[in-house]
Amino acid sequence: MAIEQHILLAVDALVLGYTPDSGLSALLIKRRYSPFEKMWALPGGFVKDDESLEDAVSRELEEETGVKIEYLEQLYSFGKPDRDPRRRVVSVSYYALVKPDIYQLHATTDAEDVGWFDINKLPELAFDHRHILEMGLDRVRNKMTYEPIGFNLLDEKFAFADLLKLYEAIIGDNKKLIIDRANFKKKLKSLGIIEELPESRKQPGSGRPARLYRFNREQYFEKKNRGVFEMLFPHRS
Amino acid sequence: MAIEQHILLAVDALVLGYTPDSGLSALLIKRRYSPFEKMWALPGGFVKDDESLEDAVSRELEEETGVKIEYLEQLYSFGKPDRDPRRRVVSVSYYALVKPDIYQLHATTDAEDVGWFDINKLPELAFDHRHILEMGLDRVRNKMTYEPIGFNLLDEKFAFADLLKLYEAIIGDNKKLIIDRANFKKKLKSLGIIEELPESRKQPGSGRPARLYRFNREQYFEKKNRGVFEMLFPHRS
DNA sequence: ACAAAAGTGTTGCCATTACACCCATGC
DNA sequence: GCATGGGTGTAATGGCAACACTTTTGT
Repeated sequence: MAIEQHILLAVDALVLGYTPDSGLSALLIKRRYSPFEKMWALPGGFVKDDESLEDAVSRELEEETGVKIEYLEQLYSFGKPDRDPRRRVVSVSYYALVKPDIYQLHATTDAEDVGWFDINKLPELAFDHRHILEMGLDRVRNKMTYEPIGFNLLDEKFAFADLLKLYEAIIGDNKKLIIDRANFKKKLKSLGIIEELPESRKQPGSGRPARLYRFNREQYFEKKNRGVFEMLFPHRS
Repeated sequence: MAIEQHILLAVDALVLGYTPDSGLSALLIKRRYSPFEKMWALPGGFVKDDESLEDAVSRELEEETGVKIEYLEQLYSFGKPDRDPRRRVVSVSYYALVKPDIYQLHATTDAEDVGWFDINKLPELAFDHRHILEMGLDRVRNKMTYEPIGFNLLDEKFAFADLLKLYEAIIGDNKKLIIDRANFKKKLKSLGIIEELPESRKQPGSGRPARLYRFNREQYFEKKNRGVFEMLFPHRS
């Protein structure tokens, strides 16, 4: 196979975090080396000759940020010839949605610093990473409207209000999304993927204690495998 | 940038064709060289150092098959270390849906032969191309349920029955999909992306002549840009 | 007693479904 | 006249949006 090709293959990871207090955030690293030295960017790096793309993202992500994620979903591949000023680099991007607070950030190798950035207060990003990020956000928002994802972003036991808040934070594109509490609850309950617990949770201030629920993974995957979920929210005309 | 990487980057094209008579088919080439010599495979090849991924697929597709398609949509990137027996090759796959009969097939370079294969009578495929194909089919089928694609597969002027047949051919997974003629028409009409023409078309045998329609691309893209289309078909419980 | 937050029920609307019936043509 | 395929109408259903009302807590 006499192929003369000078293209490098990289992977980038878009890790989105959610907390009830701060909403959506993205995990970024501050680049130690040129190009885009000292600029913020998505964690990522070059694929090794004998590792899969998935292994590569996971490895680079952990190396640069200390965040260890087993499963990232492929987002898109970016290959414009000039997306890296040095030479030709094609990048396969992956994304994941996680709870930021369970990770200990730790900048190493190519990263001079690491941090979570509020999705609405992002710094300028290196390469075409801004583009990747937008695409990932779109994907997540879209996915959320037809498939109940994001249960791993809540505590094991959660109240309906928590779930509602999560949806509003991710989908809410500034313009606040109006989801009716009552209807939201009915819909989610009817899906049969959440279990009611015998406990309640006291409210911070005043107010009736909220019933706690738990996500049922078995039923979720069973449902998912035999046919797609219905739309979670109706379409507006 | 002292990177020692020995990964080759390729692109593969999944071109699906539709004719009223034969239904869905896939465009395949017969490999001239090892590995998988004389086996059928998706058209594709290595990306050149200075061309975009999109240019690469289009070029390789035309070189190997004579089929010239301006726009292919990215499907997925495949990067398992052993997907090519010779050495490490990562492939970015693209797909498109076309009318087969407008193309003149012409096998050249790496292809010893080219042809359209009925989607239900496919030969064994080289590499992981079977997997790519399945994934592409899923994507197309899924997309079709929430977005009216496939108008370019029909003649400029078409009858509703043609459209219905198209949907049944693509979505119909053996188990026949029951779409009510009347309801299908109402739904499509209500989308406002098709125009009624003053003409009719005689039936091959007997039967009332069918009204002809035309797809309105402007209205389609306008609608598409501001908000997603509604689901074309309801979900079954 | 009142505010705050959660839980529950009800009503009307509208999209979808299923089905029936009518029209135009070839034989 | 009948078979074939296209066109149109309608009643019944069911899901959903909207909104009101009730319950439980803290102050």
